[in-house]
Amino acid sequence: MNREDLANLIFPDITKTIEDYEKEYPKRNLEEGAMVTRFAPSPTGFMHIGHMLAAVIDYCLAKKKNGVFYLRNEDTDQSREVEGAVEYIRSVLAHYDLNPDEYEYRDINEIKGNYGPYIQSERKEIYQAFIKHLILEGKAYPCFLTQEEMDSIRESQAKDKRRIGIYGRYAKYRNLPVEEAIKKIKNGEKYTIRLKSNGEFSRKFKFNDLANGEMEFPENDIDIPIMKSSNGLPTYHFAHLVDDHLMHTTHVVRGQEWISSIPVHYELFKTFNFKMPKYIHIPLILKKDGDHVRKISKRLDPEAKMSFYEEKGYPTYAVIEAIMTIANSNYEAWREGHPDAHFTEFEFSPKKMSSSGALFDLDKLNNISKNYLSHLTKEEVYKGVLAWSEKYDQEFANILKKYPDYSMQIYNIEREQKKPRKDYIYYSEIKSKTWYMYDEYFKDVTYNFLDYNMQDVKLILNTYIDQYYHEEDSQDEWFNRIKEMCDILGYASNMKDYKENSNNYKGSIVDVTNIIRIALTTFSNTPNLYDLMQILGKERVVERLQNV
RNA sequence: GGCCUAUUAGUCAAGGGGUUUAAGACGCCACUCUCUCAAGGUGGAAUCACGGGUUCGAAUCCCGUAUGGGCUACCA
Repeated sequence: MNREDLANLIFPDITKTIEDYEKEYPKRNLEEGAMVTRFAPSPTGFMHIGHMLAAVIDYCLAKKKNGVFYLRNEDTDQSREVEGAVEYIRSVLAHYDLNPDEYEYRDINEIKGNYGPYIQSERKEIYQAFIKHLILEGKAYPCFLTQEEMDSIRESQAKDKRRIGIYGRYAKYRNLPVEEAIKKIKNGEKYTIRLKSNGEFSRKFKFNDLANGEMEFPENDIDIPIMKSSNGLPTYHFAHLVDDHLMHTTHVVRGQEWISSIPVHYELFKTFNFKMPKYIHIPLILKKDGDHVRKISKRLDPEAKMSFYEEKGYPTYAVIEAIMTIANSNYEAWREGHPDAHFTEFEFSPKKMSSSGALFDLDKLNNISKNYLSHLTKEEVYKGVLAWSEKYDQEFANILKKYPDYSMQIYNIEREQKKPRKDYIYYSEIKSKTWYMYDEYFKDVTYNFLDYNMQDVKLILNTYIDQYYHEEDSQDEWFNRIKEMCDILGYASNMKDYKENSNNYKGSIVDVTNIIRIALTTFSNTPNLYDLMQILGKERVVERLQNV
């Protein structure tokens, strides 16, 4: 009995060879310098801000020169798979307009691209052909170590302060004669397939990562599992090798946590004599927790999940800008010079990327978002709030649809000017800043007139309605009338006078306008009163002032 | 423990031997403008982890130390 018998026993149905697959996945026909990138999440049902960083960079790179950005579903760990996860990822990518060129969406029965399947569990035979090849060549072997045995190996290694893993003398089945392996398999013993590592731990090799530059690692000498006993699917490392080779990925963008697997990937590619893709290991997004930092966590940090940004109603533009700022810190300066360019026009440089982790700064995002919203037209703001509300606040959406022009007037307050007003950060807060403009919400309101005397409040409001409110006034006329009223009622119309001789007055113009403001909106902080009154219109103004 | 890797203000960071009394952005503080708020304007506080070298000269190069982070699964 020989290795061929073993290989056929393990993979009786695998008849294609790796040469067959090489032919099925020919080199891509792309222009010089075009990059092929991939977004390869595992379908765990959420999308992390770190995933987003990778996706944005992938997209940016691929779009640079008519390359390809494809989506690959890494579902080799089926115990972690969550229903609907791929649809969710598709929706997030679509929301941010990062649609892949090649993909496979099972739920809507859509597949695009010639390098599929793009779902790993559908590529089982492909991986197995590659593994079979390795077994035939004596470069992989079945390992019959049980979970308990491995646990005790790890424990003893930890105790003796040795490196952990199945290597050297711990690789008990590495040199098991083929006959015995066959016998064990026929006996029904469980096994995993391990790589028969050729590496020497004491030997170092140099590796160039586009983000981190040159690094030195010891060779891998661990007989890593490449196929799981549980479902016959490959481990991440092996799938990475096969897929990125066959799909002709040119650039692998992934988190820093993968750097430590480079020795493994290096050996794997060398074993098949495949060309390695270029790697860009991107910084981990960290979070400050007390006085230490840690990897941002979907469980502890709401902002780790992309759903957070959608629920808050951050414009997608702002989120991408913030992410690009993390990707390359010179992005902001570039943006200043190219205010209208698409982010893919930016010359992203992996070298300029920070190689350690980065804290994600919500303040920064807020600032970007605020600036962005302030430069939209009123129509764009309306569209954005409406879209958000349709999803998260149907009641408000209905009101918006009922009063489109009125709503846009509200969004236009202090907007069409060189330095526009900046008071919205994200769409979800617009309602809380404008609800009082709608009669539907302005019902049964309670006023808080601070410590103003109600007699004075009523006097001011009544006097104002009776004598000083003229809807058709210009802003200057309007303001002059208020000043006039202040003088008559004993309030200072000039703040300097008031500051100098506050005892001579009952209060100041600030008190008067605030009282009107509160009566109209319940808030003492609002945008420009004159604008509000113009938009509310005479009927509402009079009604609200009288209702107090 | 082992392997990788990093360390410039609260955050993201520029700077790779002299042009740096260390950019810029966000945040913070103060003042100012002002009918409140949001903006705007002006100004301010705040950073080269530590110790040794190399050098006329070090944030920058070298060596240690400390600290942070990642990995060390039949998870990706």
